[in-house]
Amino acid sequence: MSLPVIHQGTAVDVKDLCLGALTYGDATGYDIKKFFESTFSHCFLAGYGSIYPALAELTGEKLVTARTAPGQGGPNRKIYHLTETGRKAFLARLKDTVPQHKVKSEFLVLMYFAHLLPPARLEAILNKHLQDIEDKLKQIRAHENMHTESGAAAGGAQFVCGFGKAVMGAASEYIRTHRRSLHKAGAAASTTTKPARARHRSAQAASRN
Amino acid sequence: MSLPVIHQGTAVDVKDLCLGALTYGDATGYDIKKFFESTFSHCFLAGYGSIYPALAELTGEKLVTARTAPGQGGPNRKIYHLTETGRKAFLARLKDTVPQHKVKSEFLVLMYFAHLLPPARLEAILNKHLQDIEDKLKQIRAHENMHTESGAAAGGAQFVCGFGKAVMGAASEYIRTHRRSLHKAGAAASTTTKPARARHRSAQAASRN
DNA sequence: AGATCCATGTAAGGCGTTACATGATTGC
DNA sequence: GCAATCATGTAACGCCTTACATGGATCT
Repeated sequence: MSLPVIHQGTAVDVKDLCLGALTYGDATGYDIKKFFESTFSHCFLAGYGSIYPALAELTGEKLVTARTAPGQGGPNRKIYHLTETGRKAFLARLKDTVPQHKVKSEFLVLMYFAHLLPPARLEAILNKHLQDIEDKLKQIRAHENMHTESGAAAGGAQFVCGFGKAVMGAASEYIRTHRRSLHKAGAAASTTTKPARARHRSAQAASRN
Repeated sequence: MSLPVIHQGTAVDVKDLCLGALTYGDATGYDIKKFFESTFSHCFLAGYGSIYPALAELTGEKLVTARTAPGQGGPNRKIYHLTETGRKAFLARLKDTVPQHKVKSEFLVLMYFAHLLPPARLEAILNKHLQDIEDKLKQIRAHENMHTESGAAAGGAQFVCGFGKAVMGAASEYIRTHRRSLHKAGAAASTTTKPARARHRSAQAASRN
């Protein structure tokens, strides 16, 4: 409270990511979304409802400029361009940002309660999750190839792809080798005389009062 | 549009998780937060600002009941108990929920732009992320021990812990073995005559108009 | 003829995060 | 004495998600 709070470390938001995308060249909002989908599918996603307002704000702040070009079919396209100010702002953000890595997994939470699920349902969930992982891996590989065949093997892009493959590969492997334990545990729980107990120590202690 | 939309698959929210926690015994809001922190630290987190309102709502819906007990120091404690209706509601949620697994990684996004970062800053970010992973792994191990020594080795709990260890171990390993490529790429980019180009194909095609 | 891709935006709603407000006890 | 732990809640804000609205061109 008495110490001055240093203002570093707001999170990376969609506006920042749009600036980042534009460091690779001019693009429309539509392009940027496709770029996010292809490159960050496994670690970051944004919808049009985030991207278009973000670009509008950036235009207002003079960090990007927009020029209109006739679109082939449909409405005119707005092609955004990063200004010098915008480039500097982006570099500044990269410097003062504290990067988070958040996982929010309803899948794992469900698995914690696997013993309460019908076995068929449990199987279905596990299979679906494995399939989801497979799909994302396929997508990463596709993106990677498109990348390396175009010549420029950017270090960052490769690192991000490789990270995704390593982590999702490990996840897939773990599920395949440990899925049986979820079933066994369910069976064990129903035959054991002592069902789930002794969590929430303090609450149970209080219950005795 | 003409096909009837089946209403399965709302996401797992804090209310559901509170019900789940209470299947293991009565608890206060405070206890539940501690439970989340110890068990789901690497895959799900909720603050008091989510938990207390959730419990209030559940009470209103008769899915839980609350009784008040004198707290040692501080305000009275409210001990929540899962009703039969609540238990059934939870099981129903488990059945119709489509579990997601979302990763939102500002870390990976930053790494994509590693070539724009000062090398010292890049190093600092990588080291910090490795340390964060190490901390979480330590926490999982601590929680796991507390678990196995208390006898009951619940299958779900072990699966969740093991999953976390496998995935975070893979992440750590990957970072340690590939961090150098981020630096090299930066050097390569500055010596190459052709800097980053040829992303956003459609926008660049349009630029030629 | 119908679906899908291109292409841009708005508006409301939802859900969580953060900050604030309060206060006794225990350990250092 | 000061910090941390126990303990409960409210209120505002923020940011993203979803649904809505529009419409030509191209592919099947």
